[in-house]
Amino acid sequence: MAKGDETRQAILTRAFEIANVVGLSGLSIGRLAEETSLSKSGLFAHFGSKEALDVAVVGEATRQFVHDVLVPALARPRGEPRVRELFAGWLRWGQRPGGCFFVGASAELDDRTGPARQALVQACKDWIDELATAARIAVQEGHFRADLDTAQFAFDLYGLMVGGHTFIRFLRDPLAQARIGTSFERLIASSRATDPHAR
Amino acid sequence: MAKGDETRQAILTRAFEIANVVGLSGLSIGRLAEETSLSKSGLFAHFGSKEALDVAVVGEATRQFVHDVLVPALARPRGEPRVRELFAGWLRWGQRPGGCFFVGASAELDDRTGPARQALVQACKDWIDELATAARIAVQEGHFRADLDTAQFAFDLYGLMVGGHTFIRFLRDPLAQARIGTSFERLIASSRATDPHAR
DNA sequence: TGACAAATAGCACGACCGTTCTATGCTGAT
DNA sequence: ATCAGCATAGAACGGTCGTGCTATTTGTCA
Repeated sequence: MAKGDETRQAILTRAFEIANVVGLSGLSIGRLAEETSLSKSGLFAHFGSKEALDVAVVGEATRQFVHDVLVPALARPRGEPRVRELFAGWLRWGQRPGGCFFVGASAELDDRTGPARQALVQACKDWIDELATAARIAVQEGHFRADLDTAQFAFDLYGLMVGGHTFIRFLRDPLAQARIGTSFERLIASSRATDPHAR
Repeated sequence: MAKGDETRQAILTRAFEIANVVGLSGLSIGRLAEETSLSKSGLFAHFGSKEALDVAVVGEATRQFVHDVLVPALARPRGEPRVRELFAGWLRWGQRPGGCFFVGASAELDDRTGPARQALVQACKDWIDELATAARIAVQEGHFRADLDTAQFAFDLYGLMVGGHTFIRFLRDPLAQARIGTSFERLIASSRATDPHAR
């Protein structure tokens, strides 16, 4: 019982790395078997179908994201510091080879149907909810304006992430990091309680 | 137009429609031949390689985008009205089946190499430049602040487009349109000349 | 240690991929 | 009317895809 789960985890770890670069549809069972030193059929038996593998990869991505980004941020003080760490953590996450898995997979699955898409949508919604919750806490803490629309804040922040991702990974704009930082600070400033009139 | 060019254009029109939904790598020569009532080899002869077909599809997308979005916007009065029309045109463009080709293809090609990527990058950069230019004109017209960072404005606007695209197409958030509108108006408002003394 | 189940391998299948070669039909200029 | 050249078709190639079926090895537990 232990052996099976062990190899399954090893498969998923490698599968996520590959899918992060070439996408879910670019992840083939043949290549994955090769890179994990398994036979195609041996590997296949762990999942039963390519779709189930896709779902498992989304799950693995979510697991790692929670561990690498969410947990560290939740360890920070409530309010603006936590919001900042959520954003900083996502920036780190996006620097891995292939960029942010969720941004890439979102574009890949947006017109598809099935459980893989469903799992991915749920993961993204959860993340956006975390952003909104962090903003709501920042309101409670008095860091952000009381009348801040926290859902709109999460929308703006998520959009900055996705947009910035494009400028970094696709356009490879050397000024992207600076642009992202500027927009982030502007968003934070316009959300602050000590609002010096958002310009 | 010679027969060959006519067929080629018909192929590209259909190829773009398909690629808009399933992506460039999802566009296969076999399916495209079927849907254009041609043989695989007959169609193939028009391009010589799949990569060349990809490049041609990017070109077709660019051509249609210029015709459907850019040209109408450039017909509008200089300044803020033109900026608004650029944005409105892009929103219309993103409503076609499969969403915005460039957003989808950007994510698909971001880690690939070759002329298709190159052509796509150029098209996106040109579009971003158009946004920045429109903002610069709006500054000249006195609609926007004189000290506005127009490149940063283009970054923010493009990010809003990409982010909004995700909320509409992937998350299918029914509030996305409203959120996009809110963010757009906030971006415009923060770019406006607060005092009407700027030439 | 022996029995049983789980894990893995080997092989084959049909489908589709991009690509090449060869043959044929069609068209337009001479 | 002829003939070159372009447009298209047909068949085949090697490759990879996901997926089944059937052994065989490996691990677990009485």
